[in-house]
Order: sequence, then structure tokens, then C-alpha cells
Amino acid sequence: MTPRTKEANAQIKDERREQILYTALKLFTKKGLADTKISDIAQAAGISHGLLYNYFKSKDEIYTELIRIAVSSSGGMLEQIEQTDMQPIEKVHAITYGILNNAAAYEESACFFALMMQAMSYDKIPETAAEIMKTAMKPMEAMCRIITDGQSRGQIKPCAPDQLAAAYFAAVNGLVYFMVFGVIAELPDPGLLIPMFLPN
Amino acid sequence: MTPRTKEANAQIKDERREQILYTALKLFTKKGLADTKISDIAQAAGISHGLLYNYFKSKDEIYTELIRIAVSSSGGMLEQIEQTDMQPIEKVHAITYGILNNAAAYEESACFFALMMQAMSYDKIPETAAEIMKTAMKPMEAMCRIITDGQSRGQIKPCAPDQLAAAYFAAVNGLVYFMVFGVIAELPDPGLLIPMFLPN
DNA sequence: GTCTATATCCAGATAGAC
DNA sequence: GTCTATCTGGATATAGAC
Repeated sequence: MTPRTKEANAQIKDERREQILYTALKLFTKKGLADTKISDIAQAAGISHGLLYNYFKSKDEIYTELIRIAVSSSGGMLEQIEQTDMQPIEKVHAITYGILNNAAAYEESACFFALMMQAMSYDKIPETAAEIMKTAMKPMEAMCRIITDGQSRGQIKPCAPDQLAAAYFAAVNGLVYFMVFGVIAELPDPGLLIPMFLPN
Repeated sequence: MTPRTKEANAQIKDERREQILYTALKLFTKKGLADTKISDIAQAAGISHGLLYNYFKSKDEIYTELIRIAVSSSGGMLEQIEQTDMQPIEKVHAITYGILNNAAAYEESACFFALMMQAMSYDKIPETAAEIMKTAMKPMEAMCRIITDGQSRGQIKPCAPDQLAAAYFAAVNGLVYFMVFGVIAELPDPGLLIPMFLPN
């Protein structure tokens, strides 16, 4: 009952929480929010149905937490690259390779992308998750800035930046989505997407 | 009670069926399979909950029928273009403009695409629907043939045809998906995707 | 043909035993 | 901390009235 014990317990609880979270991530991605039952998560995490409620208040809370992580981590990566002193076209390279190689190497990374794609389409996600999702397209604005910069230096073709950014994100997200759901066996060479940006 | 009346009744029933079907299409696309309740469909179609079962045996039957239409119509368009005598790169043009302009002009067309995208990710769709979805990627094979043909004529860059086709379909599907779910306001110029195919 | 009422089932969340 | 048993709500599908 000393403070030390309390801390240790809190850490154990945090670890267990995280374990449940990543178990749920895979299930949500594979089965969707509505079809993933609390019992499925508990069973996959190796705990009882009831115990799960010691760690999370509800299924919605688990889902919302995962959306939070997905949005912040995908946004963080892009912002980081934007703030380097690379040339704009190099930034595009770095972002593309970063996203695709990461998704190919780490299952969770790919799942987080797929989770966001699904969340865009669900009308009935938890309210807080919906709020967070509203900020999910901020990376697109960063991409627009990079494109505009690249155009003024003649590295990127002249066209509407938001359209190019949309086509690019659609392609990247689509690819990761296809890979996660086994539509394609492996991610293609990220370099395939770069010609979209180049001047004729 | 003459045969004539029977036929007329059958036609009325078919029309009603179709009306229910397209009502369901929009709901499934917006809310997903699990979160779309039979009552939602009935209400949106302006009939009672119970009456819907006169037209369809179950929710799964409605969904399966929609998947059937989605897969066959998307495949049909591509096959049709493949069999023309256009040059390979022109076929790529025609397919891209066909899909994107259609999706922009007709809500159902876009919804069918989104429905297939969602179906790829659902682990728990009805069995028959899952069978049909296995054939959903046949258009990708047609695309590979077009690409190979184009490469041998020097119109398309030399690279693995299946990877290029995957990147292309990911981009097209991703774009329609983004548009349906309001992530982007309108579809970009289809021409933006063509440079992916061109030799350096 | 159409609607309303209901049987049945299933899943989320809670309570109480160990 | 952990599990099992239970309450409760909601959705599918059916049955029966009009």
C-alpha cells in the first residue's frame, strides 16, 4: 500500500490497457466496429468479458482511443517531414516511402490507416471519435503547402494543389487499404506514385 | 386472375424490389451493413418493417443482391473497353474517365464502388456475397493485360504490370471513396492519374 | 397487400462471488 | 483483480389482424 506499489500497479494496468487496445485494433480493422463484440476483444486478449470493463468504460471508449492514436500519429509523421529543409519533391518522396514502408513493415501501422479509412465511411461512430476524425485531413493541408512550394520551384507540375493532394492521398490510402484486406499481396514500389507530381 | 394480371403484378413487384434495393444501397454505404437496420430501410422506402419481408427474405439477401450488381457492372464496363480496338493507353484513358465521370454524375454508381470497398474489409458479410466478391478483382486482370500490351508498344512504362494495376485501382477506388464520404468536395481531373502509366 | 404486435435472440454493461 | 451470472435493451424475423 506504499506509493511505490501504487505506481507499479498503475504501470501494469497501463500495459494491460495497451495490450487490449492493440488486440481491439486488429479486430476492429478486420470486422468493423459494429461486428466486433466486446466478448471477441476479451477472448482475443485472454481475459474475461467482465474484466475488460475494469480497463475501459465501454466499447466506444476503446474505439475512440484508437482513432485518437491513428489520427495523431499519421499527422505527426507528415508534419515532421514538412518541417525539414528537404526540397519539396524530396519531401513527397520521403512521405510516400515513409507511409508505405511503415505499413508494409508493421501490421499496426497498416491497421491504423485502414481504421481511419473505415471511420471516414461510418455514419455511426462515437461522437468524440467523430470530432477527432474532423482533424484527420489536416495532413492534406500540409501536403498542399508542400505542393505549392514545389510548384513555385518548378519541381512539381502546375495544377490545383488540393486536387493533386487528394489524388495522392486517395492512392496511398487505397494502397494500404488494399494490402491490409488482402486485395493485393504486397505494396508496390512507392516510386510508382511520384510521376503524378512531376512536370511533363 | 388471367396470366396478364400476374405479369403486371410481377412487374409492380419488381419495381418495388428495385426501389427498396436502391434505398438500401445508400443506407448500407452510409452506415455499413451491421448498423443499417431493417427498419431503417423500410422507413426510408416508405413501407412498413414487416412488408419488406414480402420482397426480400432477409437483410443479407438485400446486401448480397447489391454486391452482385456492383461487381457485375464494374466488371462489365472494363471488359467492354478492353474489347474495343483502341490503343492501350487510350483504353486507360477511357476507363479512368468512365469510372470517375460516372461516379461524379450518378450517386448510385459512386455508392456501388464504395460498397465494394467496404465489402473488401468486412470479415462478416453473407457467404454468397463473399463468394461474389472473390471475382471482384477480375477487372484487375483485364487491366494487367492492357498494361502489358501497352508496354510492348512502348506506350506504357516498363514495370511490373500487376503493381501498376494495383496502384492505379487503389487510386481510383480511393478517390471515389473519398468523394462518397465527403473527404474531398469533388473528383479531381481524371488526367491526373495518367502520368503513372507513361514512360519517363 | 399491408400493417402492428410479438417471440426470440444476442450483445453491452453490471453485480456479486471468489 | 478476476470470473460467472444476470439484467436490460434493441434488432431480426414471424404471425396474425385488417
